[in-house]
Amino acid sequence: MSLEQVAKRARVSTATVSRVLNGVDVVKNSTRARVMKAVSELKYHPNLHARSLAGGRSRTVGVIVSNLDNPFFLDVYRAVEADCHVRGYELVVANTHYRSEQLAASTRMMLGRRVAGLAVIVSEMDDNIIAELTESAIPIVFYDVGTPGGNITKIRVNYRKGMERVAEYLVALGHVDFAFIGHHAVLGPIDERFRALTDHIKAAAPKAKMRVIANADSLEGGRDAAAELLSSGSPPTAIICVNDIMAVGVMKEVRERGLRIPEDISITGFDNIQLSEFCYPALTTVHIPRDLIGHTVFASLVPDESGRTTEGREIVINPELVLRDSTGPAPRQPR
Amino acid sequence: MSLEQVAKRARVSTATVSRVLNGVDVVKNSTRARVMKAVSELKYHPNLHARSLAGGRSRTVGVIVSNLDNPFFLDVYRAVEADCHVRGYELVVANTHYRSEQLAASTRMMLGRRVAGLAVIVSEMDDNIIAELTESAIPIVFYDVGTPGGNITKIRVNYRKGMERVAEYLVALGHVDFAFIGHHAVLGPIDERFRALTDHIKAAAPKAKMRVIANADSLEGGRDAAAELLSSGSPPTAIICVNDIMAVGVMKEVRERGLRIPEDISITGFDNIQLSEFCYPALTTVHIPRDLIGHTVFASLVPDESGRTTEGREIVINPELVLRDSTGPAPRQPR
DNA sequence: TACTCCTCGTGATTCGTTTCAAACGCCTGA
DNA sequence: TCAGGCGTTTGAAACGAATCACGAGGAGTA
Repeated sequence: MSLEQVAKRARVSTATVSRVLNGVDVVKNSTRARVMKAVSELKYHPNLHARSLAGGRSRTVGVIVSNLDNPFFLDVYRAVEADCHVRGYELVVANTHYRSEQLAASTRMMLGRRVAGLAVIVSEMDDNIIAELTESAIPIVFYDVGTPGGNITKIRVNYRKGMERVAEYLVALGHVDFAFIGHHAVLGPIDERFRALTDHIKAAAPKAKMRVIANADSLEGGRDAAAELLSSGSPPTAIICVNDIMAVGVMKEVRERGLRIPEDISITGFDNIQLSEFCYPALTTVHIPRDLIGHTVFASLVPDESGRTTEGREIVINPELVLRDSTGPAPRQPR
Repeated sequence: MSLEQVAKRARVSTATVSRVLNGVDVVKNSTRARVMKAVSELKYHPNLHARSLAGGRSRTVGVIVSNLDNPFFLDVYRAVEADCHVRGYELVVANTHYRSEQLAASTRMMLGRRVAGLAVIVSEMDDNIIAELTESAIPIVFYDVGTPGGNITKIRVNYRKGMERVAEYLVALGHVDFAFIGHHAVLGPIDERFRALTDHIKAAAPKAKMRVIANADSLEGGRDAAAELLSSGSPPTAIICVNDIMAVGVMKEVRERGLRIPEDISITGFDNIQLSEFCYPALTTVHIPRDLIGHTVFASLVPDESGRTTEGREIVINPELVLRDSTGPAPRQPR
């Protein structure tokens, strides 16, 4: 089951078999046919480890994400996967479940695998890892952390702008009693979202009230956070969620408690995942173009046909408010 | 950046470095410390390709699925991932997007990677691939296809039973006008679901009407299928969906058209993904234990600590009807 | 002191590929 | 006649790590 067996059977050298398999077209047709025959007779499958060891280069890109269950990450992954497929690259994913120990392990694994490029799209970023990857030779994409330049591309979503849109929209609707529901990964973007929100609300409606609840990044986490929020005192008139998946969980709990959306409570999400359009009521959210992020990741990691890369730059993504049915004017009188 | 560099720096042989890195504890403490120091100074990461080439064995399991976007597959993946993590295995996924050409490519890739075991959980199965994998030496898990025995484990979900429960429940509620919404992967399990459904309904309610619509396996596919169904003639009183993700899409369209669920139309899903509980109204569905499937996959591919495997068996999974709010009695009079 | 038995290290070989430099037989132009 | 070219193929040296079969010391025993 090795090149040598195939070579022996086709009565050629291993070098020739290698050429046939790699499509180097200096091989005579009759020889090629003999080799192909031997390959299929032996059901030979080239050993990819040997191949990338000998070849040096790797045609594999790596992506590390925090939570594949969140469609946000999955969509980014999908876009990268599509590009990889087109250009004949392999893609390997690692899922950290927001655990920074797992992030370290995944990073080691990727480096050990000698990936051609690595995208790290996580919330639990660690300074040591940033430093180590920055010093490495391979193209790297960071999401919302690190310093662009050299081999480092930074993709930054302008969360501040997105959150400001949400805040200004809700304030315009007359809301003054807010709650923010987030998850435990408080670093980086999440934190930025929250700060942008409070800053803006404080400026636009100085008397507004703001509560904060955190739970897991999942449907259940959203539901549980809402349960905690709603069982203590009077409910807010607007709940701003850190992302759509949590918002859908929140809506479930709000409905179950007999509150109407948006008549009693307005709810917003973030990301504009597909589900946000399909849930009930359809969720007002902020669109983040995951496919653009994915394509940008690929373009930064792998040079295009003419050898160009976007490597080393900072790429800013601008979000957009999407109005749907989960938000409305603040209720006139306290319930 | 290779073993040799590390060895030189630590003034030992490569074999010793290898021992230290692999935890073979016949190395003197002082030597080990010297080696570790060199490793971290050089930021050395062992080349995994070289490692698995030299080592022979692979500690990697492969999983091929049809559609990672469908939480059903994602949940199975997650369960396998958890087991891999516990036992120190790596997991590599491939996503075929229901394309059998992609399935062939992914299979080749897995074999080339010399995975320790391979699970193929797809709807677009191909006889050649079944045959080839059956002849291979590595442990294989098939989902609803193939013949158990030897290196082949077959996991079979008793779709027939699940569908019968749905049918008998809806018939008992007085429904006689049904539609089935499925996706394009008509082979294998899907087909079984549909046949079981029609068989049972025909037996229990001979005069019942049954329509069939197919579309993509996604929220949008469900919505579009429902749109097609509802724009032609009078709507059915019950829509049975091949899985939850499509059912959620269907519900969206049904709501938009001003029909009430379940007063005007009952809707059922299949799989019991987490979303089915969080959508509105909560979806009546059939529970399929994805985590059990995932753990079974792992147990069939990798021998446990005492060397036992479930390899070679057929494992039947029994689904269970889960009643929620999307189903109710058939409306008394035609709308 | 001489013996065996361990502990710790070493050198050399192996894994399955890619790829470079060289060689093959044959032909051409000077 | 011979140097050089052509198209095709080959042999052998990498690639980076694991591991086998030893060997050099040191400790323990008689």
